[in-house]
Amino acid sequence: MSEFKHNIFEQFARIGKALSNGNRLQMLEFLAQRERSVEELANVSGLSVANTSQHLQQLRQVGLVSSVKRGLKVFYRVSSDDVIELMRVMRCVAENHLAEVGHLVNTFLTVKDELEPLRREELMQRVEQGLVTVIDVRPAEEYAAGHLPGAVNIPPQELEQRLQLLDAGHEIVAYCRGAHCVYSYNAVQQLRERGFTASRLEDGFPEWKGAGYPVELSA
Amino acid sequence: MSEFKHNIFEQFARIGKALSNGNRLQMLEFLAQRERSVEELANVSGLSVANTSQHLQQLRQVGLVSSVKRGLKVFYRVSSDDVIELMRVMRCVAENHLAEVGHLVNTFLTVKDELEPLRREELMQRVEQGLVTVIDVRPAEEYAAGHLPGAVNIPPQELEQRLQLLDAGHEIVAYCRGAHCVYSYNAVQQLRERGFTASRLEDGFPEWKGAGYPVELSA
DNA sequence: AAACTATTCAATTAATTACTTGAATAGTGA
DNA sequence: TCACTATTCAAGTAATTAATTGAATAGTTT
Repeated sequence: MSEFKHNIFEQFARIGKALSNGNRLQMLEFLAQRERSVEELANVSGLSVANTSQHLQQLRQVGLVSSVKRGLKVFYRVSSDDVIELMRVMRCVAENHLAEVGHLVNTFLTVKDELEPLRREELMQRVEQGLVTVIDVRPAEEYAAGHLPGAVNIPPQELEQRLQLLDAGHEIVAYCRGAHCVYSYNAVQQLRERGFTASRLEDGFPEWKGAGYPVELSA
Repeated sequence: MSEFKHNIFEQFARIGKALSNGNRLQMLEFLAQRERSVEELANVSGLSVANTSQHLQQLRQVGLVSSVKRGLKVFYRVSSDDVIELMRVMRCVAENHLAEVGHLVNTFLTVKDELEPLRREELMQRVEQGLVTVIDVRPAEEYAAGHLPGAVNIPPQELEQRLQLLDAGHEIVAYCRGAHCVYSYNAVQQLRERGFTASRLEDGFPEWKGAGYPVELSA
């Protein structure tokens, strides 16, 4: 019994260990979007390919990610939505309990509260009523791999030049990769500076998908 | 930006680090019940007091637990319900993704499925309709610190002698500390052997409380 | 088959973590 | 005040983890 307990907590701890490294968490967050090759992951994390590979194997050993080899490349993906849920809860706990996180979020992403994020259900309603234009500010490839129904893809660098195409009467809601991705914050600021009514979606695409909301794919 | 990302993921990783040790997880699960002194925690974990104290300080540094000194003793407690939610999700991920955990749970707690755990909402309904007798199979002190409304406290070692006092017509639902606490499994088996209709509540008291369901205190 | 690419493996080093031991601190009761 | 208790602190050792390097593997292209 005590032996059992010991063992089972050791097993749970393996999940914690996998989540105990910033680089692995960044990779997971990146993978939450869609599958990625080792090279892509090495690029975002800034680690060597060999090192990245080893981190990925640690994540795979505890079942948080899985991999497929296609041609020369090996693609990793988050193994299921409950992993995304786990990261969401972890982020939530971090925000509530780690003074440093709130501080980072607040100082870096300008005043967070000012940007009033929109809740998912609320967005769904407003979209159904045709009240808002939803923009996806992620790179085109991520958009292609899945996006919110009816969302228009406007990667950050294109926002400036596509501003006049947006309906100034409509409220605009922007979203990006996740709660801590700066794209949507920047987009909202940019839009507000031009007089648009704009806000952010709470969290980002992975959380939307993870919560079971509808997802649209590009042709 | 990249600097920000790095920092924020490092911060999240601190939560993961705190959860990366089996002893700390066991302590957290134990604390999920109610506050405990360092000595009590050292006893359940089987570690030295000094070592236990150090683990607790790690948990406190990331805000997962807080402590109060009362007289000679220092009592630790889980700092809020979202920590319990975090552990629940972690356990869930572990069960879904770590073959070892499912195996341990299944082999140790006899055939898990056979015991059909009852969902919390379902239990609430049946209690309201007066259909079930709820028994709390934790030690008396844990029961005193909070239990399900109307639950009767029958510590494991007393079950045998108090069997005849239970209404054989009523369905009996047992619960204990949590999803991986063996008390309720044992109680249900014991009850079924005597011809009672018995089942377990899914999870345990901490999860019940964490989900915002009503809790009763002893006088 | 030979050259090439993406990834993994294996060996090494540096840094971090777990645990032990014994001393220090703060509060209690005689 | 003195002895006592519960906890924390500080220093040291053993074990684990992260990152680096270069070689090995599997699949592709020529």
